[in-house]
Amino acid sequence: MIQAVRGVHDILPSAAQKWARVEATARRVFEAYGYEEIRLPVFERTELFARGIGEATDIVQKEMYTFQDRAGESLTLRPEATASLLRAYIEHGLHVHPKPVRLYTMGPMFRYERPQAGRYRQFHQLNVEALGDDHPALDAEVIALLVDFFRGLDLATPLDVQINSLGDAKCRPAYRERLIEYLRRNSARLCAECRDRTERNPLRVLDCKNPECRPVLDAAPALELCPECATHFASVREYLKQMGVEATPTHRLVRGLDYYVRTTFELTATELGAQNAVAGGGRYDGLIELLGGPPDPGIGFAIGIERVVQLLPERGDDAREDRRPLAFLIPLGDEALRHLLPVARAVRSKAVRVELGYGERKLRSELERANKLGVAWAVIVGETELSRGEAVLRDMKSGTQQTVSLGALTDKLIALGAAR
RNA sequence: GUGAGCGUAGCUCAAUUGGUCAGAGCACUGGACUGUGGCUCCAGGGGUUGAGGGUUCGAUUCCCUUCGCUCACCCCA
Repeated sequence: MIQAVRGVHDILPSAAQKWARVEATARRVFEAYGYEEIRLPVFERTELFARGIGEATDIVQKEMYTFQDRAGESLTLRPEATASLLRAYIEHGLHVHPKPVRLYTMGPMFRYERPQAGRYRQFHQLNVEALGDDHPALDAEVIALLVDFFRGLDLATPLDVQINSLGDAKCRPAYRERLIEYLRRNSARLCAECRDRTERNPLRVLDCKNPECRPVLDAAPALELCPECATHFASVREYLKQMGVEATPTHRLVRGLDYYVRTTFELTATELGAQNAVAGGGRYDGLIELLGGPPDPGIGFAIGIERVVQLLPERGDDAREDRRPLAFLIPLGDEALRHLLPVARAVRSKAVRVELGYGERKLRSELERANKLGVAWAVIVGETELSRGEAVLRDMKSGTQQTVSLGALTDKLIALGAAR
């Protein structure tokens, strides 16, 4: 048996309903905030991700699906969407539009990681990006949008919103040096992983969950924002407060992508297990320029669809109720089938959902099937009916039956469909 | 990349110390009920017990290898 590749999953019809709900909610909320959809390719030149995400990140160093095409060019299945979206923004000159330019996109991402609960090799994200403006109100608005998206899904459990400011090119490098120095001085009291990361990605050390590292990390110097960054962050928080959006400042929140500056934020759900981040994002001023575009700032986030779907309450199958066919057409024999085939087509052309048997099974089995389909009506046409030019219309709920002339059957079904 | 747990029918799971152990329920198909569903009863199809090797008179059970799944580390959505 050929099985699906490790870490990828089929979304079966039962679950697909939930996905559709998530996507519909996203479109509704994102568009209310003025965002427009952009659809992007799932692979790009490898260089785009190497530069856009950062050579030193885990994603670029060990998680990318990279391959050569037949022309020998190095391509990569996208591990995230922001780099692609910015590439398109630059390539098509979208920066000439009134700013901020607001875009959203959704689709599969690929990372070569060991699968576990909530973590897959092909996973799906919803992305929102606002480009060309660095006003703190935009940051607050983006976070509010994210919160409103989840509110729109009416999840059973509340999500935790955390925000932080990472500073910018003016204040972060100095802090980085100070932190490295501190960590080196205390390396004896840190785990091996932290010592390693001190050199590779020092800010991430603050995120270490290892309890033995806690004392050192808790005493670590905090980032001192430059006046501009401090003002910006204070404004973001103030605007959030104005909107009634609660967000917990967490100075340890360091995201895994190199490009973040100033505002970063993350939404987590405790019930998800180890992979509990449902959404995360931040500001990336300077990234567009780094990728060869204009010096436009930007901010955005990604939502993990699989993780959201996992949080979605089981909603009975009311959605399924709506998708039940109106009727099941039961021809008894091929002659009857020839009469019902065009009827089914005509009814379906009016977007009324009906299903059709093929005349080979016994009436009993076909009615059983009608029952399982949950249809309101069964339409029976056998020899008797044919000879009279009629069809039997059976109400599956009450078991009562009436006859309709074959000529009027199509209109009758359409009328019943409209009345539903 | 590291570690742990688990692989029996489409699904959920049984099978005493290794000894008719290859089963049940659900689902599916058919029959009881020549053309009338839901309930009930009966029957049937469907498994190389993940795969390969070993120990044994005998392995679903014990051992090794391998593959897969799951969870955790790591990382992140």
